[in-house]
Formats: sequence, structure tokens, C-alpha cells
Amino acid sequence: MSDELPKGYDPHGVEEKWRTHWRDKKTFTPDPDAPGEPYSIVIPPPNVTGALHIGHALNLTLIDTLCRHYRQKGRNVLWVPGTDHAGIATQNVVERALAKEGKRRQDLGREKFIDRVWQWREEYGSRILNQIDAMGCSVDWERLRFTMDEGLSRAVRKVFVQLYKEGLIYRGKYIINWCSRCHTALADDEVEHEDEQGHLWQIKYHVKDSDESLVVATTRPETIPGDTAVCVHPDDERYQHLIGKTCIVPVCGREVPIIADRYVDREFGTGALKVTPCHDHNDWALGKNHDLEFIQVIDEDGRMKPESGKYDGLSKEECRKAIVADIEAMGDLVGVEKLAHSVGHCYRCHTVVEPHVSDQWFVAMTKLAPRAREAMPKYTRLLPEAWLKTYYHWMDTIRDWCISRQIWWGHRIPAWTCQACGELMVQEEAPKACCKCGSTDLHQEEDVLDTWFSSALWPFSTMGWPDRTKELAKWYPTSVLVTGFDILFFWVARMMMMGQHFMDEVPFRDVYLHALVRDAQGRKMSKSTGNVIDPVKMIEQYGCDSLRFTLTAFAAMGRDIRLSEDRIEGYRHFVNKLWNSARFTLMNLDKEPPAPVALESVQGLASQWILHRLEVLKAEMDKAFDEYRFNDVAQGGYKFLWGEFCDWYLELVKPDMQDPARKPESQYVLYTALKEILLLLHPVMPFVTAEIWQALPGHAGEDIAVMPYPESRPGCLRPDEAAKMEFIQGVIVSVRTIKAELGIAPGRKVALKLHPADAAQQALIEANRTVIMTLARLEDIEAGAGVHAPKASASDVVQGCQIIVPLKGNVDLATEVARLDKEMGKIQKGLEMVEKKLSNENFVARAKPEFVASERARGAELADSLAKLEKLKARFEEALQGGED
RNA sequence: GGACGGUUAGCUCAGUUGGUAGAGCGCUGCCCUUACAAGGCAGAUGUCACAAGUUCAAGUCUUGUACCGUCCACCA
Repeated sequence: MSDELPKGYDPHGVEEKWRTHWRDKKTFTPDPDAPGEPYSIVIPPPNVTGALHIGHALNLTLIDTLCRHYRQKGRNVLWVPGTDHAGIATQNVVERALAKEGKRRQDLGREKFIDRVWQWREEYGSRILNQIDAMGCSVDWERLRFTMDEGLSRAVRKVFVQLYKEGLIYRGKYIINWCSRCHTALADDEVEHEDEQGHLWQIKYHVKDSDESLVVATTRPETIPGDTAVCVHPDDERYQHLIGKTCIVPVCGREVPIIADRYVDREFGTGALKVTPCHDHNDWALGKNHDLEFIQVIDEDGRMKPESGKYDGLSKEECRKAIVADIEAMGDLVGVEKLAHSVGHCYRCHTVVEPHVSDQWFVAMTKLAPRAREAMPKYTRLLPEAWLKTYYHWMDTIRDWCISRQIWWGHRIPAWTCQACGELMVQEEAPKACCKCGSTDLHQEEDVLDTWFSSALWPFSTMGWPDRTKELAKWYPTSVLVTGFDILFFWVARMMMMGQHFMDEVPFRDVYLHALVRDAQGRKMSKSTGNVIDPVKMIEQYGCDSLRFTLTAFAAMGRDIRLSEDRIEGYRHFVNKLWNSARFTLMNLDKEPPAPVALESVQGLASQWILHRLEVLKAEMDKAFDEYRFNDVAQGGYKFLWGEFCDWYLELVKPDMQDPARKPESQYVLYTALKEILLLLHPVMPFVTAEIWQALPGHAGEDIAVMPYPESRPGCLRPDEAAKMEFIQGVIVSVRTIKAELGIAPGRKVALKLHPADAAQQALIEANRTVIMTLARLEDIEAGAGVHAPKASASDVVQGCQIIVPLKGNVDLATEVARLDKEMGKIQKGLEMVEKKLSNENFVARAKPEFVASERARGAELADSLAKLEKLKARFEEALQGGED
């Protein structure tokens, strides 16, 4: 009986209980030898020291929903959890903590600093894991991975060495993006460009041995000491005569050539460009093409180097002021104007990024990209498809990937240089001696690898590669990658490349890119804006199932999600509704499970109807899952449970529960329908469904998470019976509406007279007499063509059946006329639209015949209703004027 | 400069092959009907951004315009 379930659903104890159950029982640890078609997903690993944010919550919910669904469908499901060491981000966090003690990492030294990071990870690394657990994620905790653990580090070294030997990793001096705060190189895509208001200075460069000068425009005067050329467009008539001559760089007096290159935009600024090969990406290319001198004047800390002459030691900001002042003093400052231009910032600390020339390691993306490009959509489907174009564009314009980082936290590059002979050795384990000269004086590369390097291996490294494990054999490639579109390039594209190169197979069959979660105004959620919705708080406040349901309901493909707390609160009501429908069901069941009946041949119309609707829903939800239409999954369940099961079915079977002849069948259908709706909702709402399930008779001690998806019962699809039910519902709604609009209290029992359209309708009404009486709250029903209908009655027409509610003179009769007019107005309007269509020759000739037929039928029904209402209204008006009853 | 997305009820958003627009919250009225007041019943509100086109028929397809947003590239 129901006393097992409390009146309102309280998620707290329930969630805790099931989390513990699943973890202790290792419910989600699959056996690779077990039968079942494999289904696998690797988690997008959150930063190890991070905290759960709403984006994770969305991502985890969607993945878990998929895993639980396909587990129900009999697949052998593996979801690999894990975390990322997040090189720069984590190092920054620890450095900040250190700064509070007044220390820098250099004060500790490399080893001690790394110890300190591990210590930090011990302390905070479990936070995010607990939060993943709190989301109800059905991950396999036995296969938890971390990008820096021994197995994955071995995979990283093996990949690095192999790529190096294949010539796909190389080392060289190039211009890269440098963050002087993080003190490291950054990859191109780790630089965030933002528009900023700056200045464009116009500065006069004098031509050597001439009175002439030319004016260059620059936004960065501090780089002037590094200028090694001035460049103009070869066809620019203003400057043609100067090409090949020499000019003097202001402030430092260096003599540099005036060169010509089509790269220069004649329209911009003065059409003359100063070239600083060491401090600008484009100038670097010009320097290489024109064989210019390379002079570095800014160092790795953003300070001026001795090469800058008198500005040595100044910060670049100070230097800018000094140089502008000096040039102005010389009278060579022609002008300054404001200029909006975009400036690169470090994606981790937001410091302005400086182009910087240094020795770095690179992956030859241009060689790896073509195969990964071709793989989509041939071997891997990308959803939403719109991203495919972006993916191609990126692959087509890809540049080599700078993978070395001048930080300490990460996978140290497995390369050693012999201090004696200079030999470079790249190998998985540290060499004991130089392979060339035998010296033991070896020095390992100081740099570590970009975090995304290890992330790129995640789909196979987490399954034990390079060993040939059962996991790889069973679950690689993974079924789908679910992640945000913001890391399509950082991560997805690189996994595609590495997967193909090392496993000779794409890492996933599908890639589903979900939206970003924004606030109600559409802004990105960020701590600084103060608009974050904290999923942990939401779970505490509304329960995990409410949060999950909200996120799922919002996850329409290809659109951003604007989340507000109201929505979560709203869907909490839904969780509660489910809970209470279960309470009702339990109240009407016995301790033992109800005796099975053949569902294909149940007698009750309501039961035929709900079983029919359930079949339709099962098929729809199944399809929605296969197509990643998460919002349809959620809404399908919502509408069915609330709008059909609760609003109608539970009410419809209430009379049956008092009728010994009908009770057993209705009990069994009620029991079955609830169980199936629980199974259908379980992937989205794991906790509440699990709790209800084990409270059902016959299911004590069971775990819904391991129960199969409800089987389809084609025999229960009965559209004709469903239509009959809809007629009964129409009659009930009609009476309720009359009562509500005429101000008759809902509880006041009235008599109902019906003039059915035909004998079948008449029989249907008789068969469902009790239900109509109960739900419409009637004292009596009289149905039949000859039933006397008092003139003073409210009336309506449902599918040709006249609904007559005698008013007995105790309500405001005039209201009924207004109500009828309004009703007839609506029908009239509909009728006009139909007639307009049908009188259109083109419509009749060209529209699909079945549609024309259905329009004809509809027109006939509307006309019939209208005629009947007009007659009833005329009679009613007679009554108003005192005519007899 | 290139690409993409959005514009639907007061607010936040759904709307799967074109066929008379839906949900949540909010709002109005009536109800504590023994699962649920976190509820029930009934109701109001939309020239589906604008313009043109295709079609018998357009929120849905095509083109253009406006506004908002995102990504990429460039930016001396």
C-alpha cells in the first residue's frame, strides 16, 4: 500500500541512496565479454581541479540519458569517466595559491612545484568526481582515468616518439604566440581575439641621402627598434620610386631597405608598413620571404632587450610612451588617430599575447588533417550538420600545431640532448647514454606538452592503448562523442586525427555538438558577470531530476540554451507529479502484483486508449533518442504523463476501482502503464523513477537502471478505440466548459441530455455512462434521439452529438446566448475557411485527394454543428421569452 | 572580409518530410473532487521580424532587407 511513499517527493535521501547503491554494486561496470552490441562514450574530461558548472551539467545529463537508454535497449554500455590535468589552468591555480604565501614557483623549483600540484590534485581532484556522481551519471568508476596517470602518460610518450620518427613532429625556431604572464607559448587557437580601442600612430621614416621621407602607420611603436624594413605595394605610384632605397628607422637610426610586397594594403593607413619580423606574424613571413634581418627587442617577460638600445629594461608599455615622446620631440610624429582593432589575449589568463620567436615543437597538422577531413561524414556523422562546413574550413586552413609549453605541469617532452655532442634523442624512456658519442651528460627537454595533446588520445588511451586490451576490442570506436561546439577544434578535430593515425579508425561514429548554456538574457555565464547558475545549488534546491529534466527539455539541436532558475523550479513540479501518480497507483493496487491480463484484448475503453497512446509514445521516444532530439524525449514524456496518464487515465479508472467486475483489468493496465512510463522517463530522471520502481508490488529490491526498455505491443495499437475515447473526452469537456462559463459550480451535479448522431454513438455513451457521470459531475444522463430537451438549456455539439444541459432557470440565462454566439462565431470562421478552400478549383484539383476529402468531411461536420446550434439557440430564445418547456 | 544561427503568446523557448500554431512561468475566473494546492477545471493573449517569390496551401521552401548573436580570418 501507499504508506511506503511520502506525500511529497523529497529528492535528498533518495538521490544519496541510489548513488551509493549504484557505486557499491558497480552497476555500471560492464564486462567486455558480456553479450550485447557495444555502446560506448568517453567523458569530455573536466579539469581536475575544476568545479561543476552548468555546461558540464548539460553535457553529463545528455550523455547519461543516452547511456541509460541504450543500456535499456540491451547494449553493452561503457561510459569512461576521467579528468584532465589542464596544464596551464591548473598551474595557474596553484601558482596563485603559492602567491598568497609570497612565493613563486621558481622559489620551489620544478620538482617541488610539481609535488605541490599533485598535492593540490589530491585535495581538490575528487570534488569534480563527486559532482559527476551527484548528477546521477552512470559512469564506470572502475575505469576512471586521469590524463597524467601512468598508463595515459605512456600513451603520450609513445605517440610523441612515433610521430617524431615519422617526421610529423618537428622542432624549430618560429614565431609563436607568447603569454608573458603564463610564460609559455600558446597554440593559435588558444589566443582569443577581442576588439579594443587603440591608437594608430603615423611616423615619418626618412629616406637615406634624400630629403624625402615616407610615413608609416603603426599601432605598436615599441617594436620600432626591431624594424628591419619598410614595405610598400609594388604598384603603389606614391612609393614606386623609393623601392630598393634605404631609409632610417627613427629612434635607433638603423638603415633598412624599402621593399615591395603585394601583401600590403594600399588603402590602409599610409600604404607603407614597417616590418618587424620578430614581433608580428605577418612581418615574420615578410622577413622570411625577403630574407630580412631578425632582431628581437622584447623578451619573454615583456621587457625591452638590450637590442632596443636606450630602451633596454623598460616594460613594453613604458617603452611605447618613451618612443612616442621621443619621436614627437624629433618632429617626426605626423599624427595619431584612434583605431578599433582586435588584440589577442591568452585564453587562460587574459593577458595580451605577444608574437614571439623561439624554439618550439610542432605537429604537422597539414599532413594529418586531410584524412580527418575526409572521414566526415563518411565514417563519422557530425550533428548538427551545420558544423560540417566549419569543420572543413578549419581543416582546409589549418596550420601546424605548436605543442610545447614552457610550464612545468604536464607531460614532459621525451627528448634528450647530449651535452657533449649535441645529439637529440627522442624516445619513450630516458636514455642512459648518448647513442652517438656515449656520453652520459644528457639533458631532458624542459618543456611540457600542450594539454590538448594528451586529450587528443583520450578515446583510446583511456581504454588501455598501447596495450591491446579487451576494452579497445569491444568498445573502440566509441558510439558517440557528446560535447560543446566550443571545443570542436581544440579537441574533436585532433581526436579524429590521432584516432585515425594510431588506431587506423575514427574514434566515434557520431559527434553530437550541444549548445552553450547562457543566462536568461543570452549572455555567457561567467563568474565576473555574476550570472552563473550553479548546478550544485540547483540540485540541492530542486533535486537532480528536476535539473536534468530541464536541461534535456531545453536541448533542442543547434540552439543555445537560455536557462533560468524558474524553469528548473517549474519542472520540479513535474517530478512531483510523477511521484504522486505513483502514489495513486499504489493506493489502488494490492500488496501482490495484479494478475496479468491479455493487454491486446482489454475491454475497458480507457485502457484500450492509454495502451494505444503508450505504444505511440514508445515508438516516438525511441526514434527521438536515435536522432538525438533530447527535447522531444523530455516533452514526449511530459505530455504523456501529465496530459494523458494523470489528467485522464487516472480519473477514468477511478470508477473501475469501485467495480469488482472491472477492477482487475484496470489494475493491471494501470500497473503496466506506470511501469512503462517509469522506464521511458528513467534515462532523464534516474532517481525518482528508481525510487518508485522498487516500491511497486513485485519489484521490491529491484534496480530500474538494469531493466530493459518496454517491448512494443503492436496489438495494442488501436486508433479506432482511441478515437472513441476522444469522443467521450469531448463530451466531458463540453459539459465542464458549459458549467465554467455559465457560472455553475463545478461540483454542482446537473442532468445531461444527449442527442447522439447515430446508433454507434448512442451505444458508446451507454457503455461509458459511469465515466461521463463521474468526470463531468452529473446527476443523470439521458441519451437518445427522442429525449426531451427543455428549451431553457445550455447546448453544444460534439462530433454531431447534441449536448444539452437544462438550466432550470437558476442561472443568468442571457449568458448562454453570448456563450453560444461566441461558440458559433468560432465554428462559422472555421467553416468559412474550409469553404473558401473547397470553392477554389485549384485546391480541389491539385491538393492531395485525401486532404481534400478530409477538408470536405470537416466542412460537413462544422456545417452540421452550426445548424444544430442555431436550432438550439432559437429554442433557447423562445424559452427566454417565456415559451413553454 | 568569410561563414553560421536567431527573430513565434507578457517572459523563456518548442514546432521532424509545407496542410487551420504549442509548452513552462506569468495572467483571469471557479474549485481544498479522498494521488498531487508543487494541485484540479475552464479561459484570455500570437498580421509566427519585414518584403517579394514558389505552391492549391508557407512559421515551415527560395531570395532580399532590418535588428540581435556566434565562430573564423584580417587588422600597419
